[in-house]
Amino acid sequence: MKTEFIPLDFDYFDFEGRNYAKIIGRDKTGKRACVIDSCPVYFWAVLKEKTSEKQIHKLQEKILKIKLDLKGRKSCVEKVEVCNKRFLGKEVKALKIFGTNYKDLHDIAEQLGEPEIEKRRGYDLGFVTHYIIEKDFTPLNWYEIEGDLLNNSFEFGGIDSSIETDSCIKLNSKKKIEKTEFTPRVIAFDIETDSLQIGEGEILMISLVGENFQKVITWKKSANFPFVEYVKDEASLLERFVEIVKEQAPDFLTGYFSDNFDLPYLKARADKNRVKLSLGLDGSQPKFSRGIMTTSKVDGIVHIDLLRFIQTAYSQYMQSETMSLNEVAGEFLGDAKKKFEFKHSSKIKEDEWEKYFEYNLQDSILTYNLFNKFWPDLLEFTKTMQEPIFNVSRNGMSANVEDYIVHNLKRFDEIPEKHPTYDEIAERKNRERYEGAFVLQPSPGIYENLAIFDFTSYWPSIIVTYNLSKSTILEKKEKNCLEVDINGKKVYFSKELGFFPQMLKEIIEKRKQYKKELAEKFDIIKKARSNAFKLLANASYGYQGFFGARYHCAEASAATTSLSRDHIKNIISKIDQEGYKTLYSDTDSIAFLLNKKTQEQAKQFLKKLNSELPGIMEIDLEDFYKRGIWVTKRTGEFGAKKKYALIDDKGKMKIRGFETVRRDWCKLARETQNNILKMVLEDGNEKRAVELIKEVVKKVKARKFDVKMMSVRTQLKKPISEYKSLTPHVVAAQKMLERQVPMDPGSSIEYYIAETPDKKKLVRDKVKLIDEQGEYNIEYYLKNQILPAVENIFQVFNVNTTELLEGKKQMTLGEF
DNA sequence: GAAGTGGATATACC
DNA sequence: ACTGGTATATCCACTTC
Repeated sequence: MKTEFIPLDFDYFDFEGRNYAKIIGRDKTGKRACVIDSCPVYFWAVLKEKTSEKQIHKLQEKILKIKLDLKGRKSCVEKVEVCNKRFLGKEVKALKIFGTNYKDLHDIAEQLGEPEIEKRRGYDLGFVTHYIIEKDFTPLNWYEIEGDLLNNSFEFGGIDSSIETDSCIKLNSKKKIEKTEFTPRVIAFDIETDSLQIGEGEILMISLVGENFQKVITWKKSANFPFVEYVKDEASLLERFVEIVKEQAPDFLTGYFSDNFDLPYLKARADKNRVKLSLGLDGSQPKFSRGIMTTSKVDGIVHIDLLRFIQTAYSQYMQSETMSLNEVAGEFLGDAKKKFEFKHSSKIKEDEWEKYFEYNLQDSILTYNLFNKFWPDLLEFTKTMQEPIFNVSRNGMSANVEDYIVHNLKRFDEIPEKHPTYDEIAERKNRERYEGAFVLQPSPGIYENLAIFDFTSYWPSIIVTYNLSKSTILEKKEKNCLEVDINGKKVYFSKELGFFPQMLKEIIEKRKQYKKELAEKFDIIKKARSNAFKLLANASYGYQGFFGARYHCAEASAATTSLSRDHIKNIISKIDQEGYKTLYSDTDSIAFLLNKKTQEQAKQFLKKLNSELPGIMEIDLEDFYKRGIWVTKRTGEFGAKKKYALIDDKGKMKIRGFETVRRDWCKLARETQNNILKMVLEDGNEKRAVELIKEVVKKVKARKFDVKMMSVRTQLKKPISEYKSLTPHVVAAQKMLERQVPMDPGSSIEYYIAETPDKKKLVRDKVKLIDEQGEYNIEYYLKNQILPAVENIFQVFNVNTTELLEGKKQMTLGEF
């Protein structure tokens, strides 16, 4: 039979000792289909340079005899081919060793201790990745496929009857086609429970939302609401949930924090109630991976935890201070979560149930809308990395970079490098830290007429221009190579473009092209693709420095930063020589005074600078600014780095590093500082700001502010038990635990510093949770929040804040 | 017991 | 363990006098 098919979920199974890919997707009629396929499995033995033909032949014979009987499976080497390949850029002779089962390749590789064999590679990709590469059958692209329809057949142990798809096809051939239309069927879900600890409480209700479908199932309260369905008990609730998912037959099941909360909770309650949560198309229950981060997998239906994806792809560009569904939806959908102040449990008043149902439904609606909002990104990320969307949606950026590399090696005829072993990781982590970027110490003050230049894609442009990577580093100096001094030690890189810099170059070029096309005509898919390439480029430098990377190369990272320091210092001196005055610089950007020169002159000067840069390196005009302020560090007289505020002609501010942008300061301190920066930057003097701070202090003393303005939010970075020092936020976390609220790494805690009857000295002794009765500690908020936030700003104008507020002396002598 | 200092901790910048 | 290094600032924990 022939049809069109889009692969969504990739899995595999073993049958008679061999591996078969099991791919779930949709056909052209929108029906769910399962495609079964196989591919040769093999790994590589890279041979030493001087191995003779005779030795190779002998080796082949010997390897062909390898047989294994492990884990109840008979496996053997089925074929050995001699190939000319590349490994880390070098031409090599390698044996392509075919086995029976992918999972046995590692064991076969371990038996190859022959001296002629330099390295064994390509057995650690996992069957699914290997299959995608081998067959070039990539996720979320349309294919024209031809195969045998399995209908009540005995092939593969009767898999077609055990899997709930409309068809099951044994693949014979496939061809990629130019078709993009695909609207995924999505069900978003959310649960409400009595306790926040997994499985500890009862599940009170579950909401499900799809296209033209909204429902809340509950067993707690029979009610007459149009979207609420009542069932008799918790077990029925779980069974009904499974039933609805089956009826709706979604491609994607999506939740928010559902990897770590909703699905594990559902499974735990199903176990307790002795019912099966058979969500999988093969009838299986969700499977959970162990590790720091739980991942929850449902067979055949792709479970997407949107929080995980948003965190890696978007959090660095977000304004939201927490990753709560409420805030994230607010930012991306402009849609705030319904606000309910009641406790999330069954212990609520009779008339509050309706609100609770609405609330539960609303969470699924938001999740559903967020999924659609991020669908273009999920799609393009997946197509770019060429790994299953289940993985891509959970990957960090280093894994994304690695997936991109691994799926693009074929073009370079490269044998994949292996994943580092446990010992190698330990060794890499132990290495000395290499020197990073250059940051110029600013002189505190307020300045007028500024410009900022910055290098575009600084790290990647250096890696590409200078060809820095694991595959281009040289063991010793060669003719016409690059020499970089790293802390007195010389490192050399070849000038023959390596595959990693080459890939990176393509990524940057593609990104540039999409950006240009986007400027001409907006296209949501192109925008997502451009973003995927941007993130890939940005993460490439960190990837090479990352200890867990297959293509880790600390020397390349150290060379990248070393060259970055040379370049930025060089540009700074050119700027100053030209008659401008550099004020500040951090990594890839330079802020300087125009002095008497015009903006047009600066633009012309930029062109000149660019003409002198090597390779793909480029400087851009970030913007012009009317005014800017740099302050001193709180300890010492020097200008603080990474802390400044700017304002442009339109009154738009750019604030970096100040408490205003720090989540771990109270709202009042942040807002006050923000207002003061605004006044000072708008006016060029401190007069209005002085009046404001006096007013704020007066109001703090008179307790005019709500305690909400005083709350401090801090994140827990590790399990509470691992903290060596008992800081205020740890004390707050302990208080949360007493309330049975789980406190895991990543949880954030909101607390304030309260007045205490006895004269306790430590801040932590005054910690109260945000909803705890009490009054804010006036002295603490003045001395430790408000004043520290504004002191350095006033100091620029020679105003001593302490004296100002104690009313002793308003101005220091310097003022006159 | 106050004062000074280094370590632990969180968060931001690029 | 799940990208890198640079930097500021707070509060605790400890030492010193």
